[in-house]
Amino acid sequence: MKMTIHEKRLQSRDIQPTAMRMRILLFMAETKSVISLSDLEEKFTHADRTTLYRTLKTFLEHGLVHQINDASGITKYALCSENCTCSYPDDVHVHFYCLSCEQTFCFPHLGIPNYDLPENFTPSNGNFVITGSCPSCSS
Amino acid sequence: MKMTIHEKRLQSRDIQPTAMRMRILLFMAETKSVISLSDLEEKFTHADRTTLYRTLKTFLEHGLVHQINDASGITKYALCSENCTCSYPDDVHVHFYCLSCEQTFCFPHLGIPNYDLPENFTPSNGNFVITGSCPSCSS
DNA sequence: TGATCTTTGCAATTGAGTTGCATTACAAAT
DNA sequence: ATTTGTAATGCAACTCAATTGCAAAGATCA
Ligand SMILES: [Mn+2]
Ligand SMILES: [Mn+2]
Ligand SMILES: [Zn+2]
Ligand SMILES: [Zn+2]
Repeated sequence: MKMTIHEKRLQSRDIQPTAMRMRILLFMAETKSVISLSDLEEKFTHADRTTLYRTLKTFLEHGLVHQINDASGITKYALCSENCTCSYPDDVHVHFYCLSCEQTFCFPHLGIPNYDLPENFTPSNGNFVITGSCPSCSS
Repeated sequence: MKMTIHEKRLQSRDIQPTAMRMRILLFMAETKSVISLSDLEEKFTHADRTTLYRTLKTFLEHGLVHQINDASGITKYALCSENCTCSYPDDVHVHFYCLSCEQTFCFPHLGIPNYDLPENFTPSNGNFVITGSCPSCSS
């Protein structure tokens, strides 16, 4: 009854570790980057788009990944850190979207201020994106 | 040769002050809120969607409005302040998206930190959105 | 095994955003 | 005032990511 680290990770988030989910988690873990549904489609050409879509949705609902809305209009996803609970403001961090290569980057070390919101505004999450040019694209 | 305040505002941004554009600017100025293309469609039932769309695009390109990407997947727009140049980080501020009523709010008084980005990341703009519940929807 | 629930695949749909092109309105020039 | 050119508007069609319905396949448990 050996169990991989990724299998454990899924089970710890109450996600049934199917073969498909294992493969996607593995891919996200080893690329370490922010990905889109299209990225998964390119990688898993044999799998159906809907399955990939629903896998990401499941991951999201169970707090295994966080969602990023950059300026591209395409929804991006990134693996949460081991101990992440996706809570505001502690687990929210800045992302960077390169307008040139359209890549999105996670900056986990760049947190967000504890904003003093106007009366009766109750925050639950945040999406902080800086757009610009990444190192590869900055001439 | 009298000229309204709104007419001047358009001309100061090098936007030809057509009747349509005047009406849309007026609407945005008096509602003082963050709007979407659909909001304009509801208000200006006689006008064509494309015209409204291109009006917003023109406003955006000429720095009269700023664009907000909240978690709704629907692009929102808000009038810039008089002296805004939409520059990062000074003119970038926090927005709030209510998950319940799906309204978006401008918080011009909540600026953003001058983040120390990793080497060679060059910022040009920012989109900072806090999601949660607004006063009307916070029970 | 059989019954039941979950996951996956296929196909179709939604809806925001966008574009091409014809028409109309406007403004300058004659 | 008429002509002429440019910009704005309207209509229709299209793109594309996201989403849903339903059937088939797979897993789980009695
Ligand atoms: Mn991240
Ligand atoms: Mn704003
Ligand atoms: Zn880049
Ligand atoms: Zn609300």
